[in-house]
Amino acid sequence: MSEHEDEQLVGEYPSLPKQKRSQQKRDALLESGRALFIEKGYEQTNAKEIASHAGVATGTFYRYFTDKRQLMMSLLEDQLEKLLPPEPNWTNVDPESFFATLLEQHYKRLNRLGLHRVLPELLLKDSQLAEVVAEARNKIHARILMSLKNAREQGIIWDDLDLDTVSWSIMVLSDKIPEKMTECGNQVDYCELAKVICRLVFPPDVLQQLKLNIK
Amino acid sequence: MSEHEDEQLVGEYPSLPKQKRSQQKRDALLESGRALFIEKGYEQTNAKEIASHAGVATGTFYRYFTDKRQLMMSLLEDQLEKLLPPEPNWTNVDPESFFATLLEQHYKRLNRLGLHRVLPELLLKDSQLAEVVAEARNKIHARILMSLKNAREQGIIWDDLDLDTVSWSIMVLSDKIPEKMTECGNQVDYCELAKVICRLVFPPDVLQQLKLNIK
Amino acid sequence: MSEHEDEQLVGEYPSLPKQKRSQQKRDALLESGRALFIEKGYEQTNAKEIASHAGVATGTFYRYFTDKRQLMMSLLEDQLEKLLPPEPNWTNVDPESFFATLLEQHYKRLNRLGLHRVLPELLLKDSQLAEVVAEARNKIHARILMSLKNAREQGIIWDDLDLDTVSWSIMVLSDKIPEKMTECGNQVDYCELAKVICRLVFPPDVLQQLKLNIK
Amino acid sequence: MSEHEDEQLVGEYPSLPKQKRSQQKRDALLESGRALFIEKGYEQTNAKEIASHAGVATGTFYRYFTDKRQLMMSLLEDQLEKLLPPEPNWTNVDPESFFATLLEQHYKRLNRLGLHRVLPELLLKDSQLAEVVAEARNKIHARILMSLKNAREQGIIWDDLDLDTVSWSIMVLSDKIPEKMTECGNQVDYCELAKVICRLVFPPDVLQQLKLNIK
DNA sequence: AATGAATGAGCATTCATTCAT
DNA sequence: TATGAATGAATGCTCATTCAT
Repeated sequence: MSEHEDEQLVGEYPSLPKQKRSQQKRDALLESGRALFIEKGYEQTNAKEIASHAGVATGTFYRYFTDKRQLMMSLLEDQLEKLLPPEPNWTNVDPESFFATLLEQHYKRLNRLGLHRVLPELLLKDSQLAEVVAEARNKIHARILMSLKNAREQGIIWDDLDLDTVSWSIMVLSDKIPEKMTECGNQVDYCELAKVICRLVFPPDVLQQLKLNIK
Repeated sequence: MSEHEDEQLVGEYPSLPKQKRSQQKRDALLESGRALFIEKGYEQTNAKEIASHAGVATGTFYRYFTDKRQLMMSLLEDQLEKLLPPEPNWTNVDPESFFATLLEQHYKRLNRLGLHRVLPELLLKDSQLAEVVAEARNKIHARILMSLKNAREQGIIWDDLDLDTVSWSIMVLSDKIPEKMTECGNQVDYCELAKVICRLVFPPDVLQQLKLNIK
Repeated sequence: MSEHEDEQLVGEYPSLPKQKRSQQKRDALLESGRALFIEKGYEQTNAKEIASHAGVATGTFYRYFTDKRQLMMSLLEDQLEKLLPPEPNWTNVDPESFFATLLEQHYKRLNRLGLHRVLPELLLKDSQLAEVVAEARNKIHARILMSLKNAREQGIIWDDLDLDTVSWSIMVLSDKIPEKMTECGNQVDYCELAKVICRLVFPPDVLQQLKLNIK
Repeated sequence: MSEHEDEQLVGEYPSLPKQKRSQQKRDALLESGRALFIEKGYEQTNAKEIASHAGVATGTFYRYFTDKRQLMMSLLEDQLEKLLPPEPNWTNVDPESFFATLLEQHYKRLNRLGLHRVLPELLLKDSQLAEVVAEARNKIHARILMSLKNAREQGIIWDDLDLDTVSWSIMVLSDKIPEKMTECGNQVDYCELAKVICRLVFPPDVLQQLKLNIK
């Protein structure tokens, strides 16, 4: 079992590549790593494969990364933040179409990154990574929660639901519904999902009002 | 990488154990497998460890299972069905406390089985398994959906939401919210979560009425 | 670079072999390790070769030893003590023939063990081992020195030489002369070497007297 | 494992460096090689490290040397001869102080070169090198032996010892005593060692006489 | 049936050497 | 000439699986 308590998240590169060509190779390795992790799973992928998929020799992998794990970390660091949702201004938008668009974008982004499919496997054995991911999730959750609090002050959302639970629900529905439905062979209807999420937030009459305000 | 396209789901046991002692060993192996998969992850656990944790020799493992994978399959087969929710009769229960109880039980069951933590890792590389799980999920989904359809005929639920989406939402919220909140260090309040789920289903006034009917 | 500060000299076996066959395999591995270390040098020998020379699979090597290093340590531990010279009683023996016999035995033993040829290489990089060997050498040196001190009290050895230096000289001559001469293609004449060593210890007239006393 | 049976001892330089800069680089590489071989052992040192220690690129190493081995050879060739002891004129010197000085110088030189610490490792696997070293040792031995023979003709040394054995003893004591004593944590007293060596050569009364002759 | 020693293919990693720049 | 990134064969070690006892 490998030990890595004292490493930073991404750590030093074995040697910092300075030339253009180098950066290209590093990128190719990252991209190949991502593709293979998603395709076959983290554990099922090895450094040799990543290298050969990237069109470089095995040894080259180790010039740029100390480890399969470090490559994974680099991938995550780059991209976890990109998942932060934009701050909505509820009075200016049709919440349903706002959410529908947001959901679709979000899921496309998730799919592009793809790493969410390998995360569960990793979180189980890399508690350091688990922390990083938990922190990122908490950040997203906090932003949603704040949004909801503002909305409540404006009196435009249900007043009998616990906002913390609502925001976690929104997160989970955004992340997992498309995943589960796809897994089970169904198509995701982002509009319907948006409606469901809106129902968690807005009483139907308020929602109606908001829609009217825009036009 | 082992090939197993043509195998059945669980396959023949290398020899069908008919005697008590045998059955005990098989059970011990299953239990040890489950414990270790949950504790360390599927990939990180090996047959030798499972055997020694179960107090038998390595070779004995292979008398009862062809494979770590087959043991996993057996674990899943046994237990996926147990997750089917009971058919509720909405006119007889307070939906909120019904859901709260259901959720808590469900999550406790999930935790007892524990395997949901290893599933994502497996689904990625074992499409046969993925199908089994998808089927089980679809079964649960179908039952929830039917419930909702009955309720709609009774006119007691929102009439503008897509029932398919709603039932997926209920499933996902039941499965994932507790997981995510625990991962991120929050306590789950099953009552609040039940209220949120109820809001997806029942208009507040109907819910009020249902509660009154009981008493 | 491997870390092994906290290990004992030989350490735990990966698993203690209890059966006869096992012990035979372990012995075969030790013997093959010794033969190959001597033949090709420590660094030039790898676990796979040792295993195949011993007629077992690579993995079997690792059942009995954690490491090439551990095998080496086992070899040394067994045998360093065997090099302790017997305590001589100068009044009972002809020193020259005593030394001649001793030298020949000693060198044959060294050659049988053979490990002295690989030691210098190891001492350079394994300070823990270096300590063990230094300790063993000091033990031998101490015994020789004590012998000499007794002899000096009996007034039978040169009184103007530093006994510490003399005993180191005896050790070095015993160990290294045969080695160097062989390396350079000369035959060792143990009788002549014994005479030289005796000259370091006994004045010629005393030696004469000692020889007479015996007969 | 590289093959080099058909190479000459040192071989052609990949390109004969004629310019100053080149010679400086070559020297820097030699010096770095020596330093690292001594510090970490021959096997533990690689070309990349030598190059980087010498402040040049990896590839540059291979412009000047075909091999780590060739660099080693160059180091040895340069310096083995330097170990030749001067021809003493016994009638002009105090043998004890002559030897004491000689020993100290010799050991300092050995330490400066340092390579004697890596030699044993190399001799084992490079029989060509072993020959070179054996030849150098034989040369030194021959010179000592000749010295002793002259002295014997002058009747100033023990007449009952085998001169061949004595000269090997002198060599071994000169080379190894300081090494062993240092290894075992003792200080070397060159004067005492000189006295011991003198005892191997000169009868005490002759030595006394030689000392008197000088003053 | 049960055991656990033995197997050897497979993976992560290193490093001597080459070669495009 | 000089560079250092790239190469890929070789090494140490693991582990799923077999099989003699």
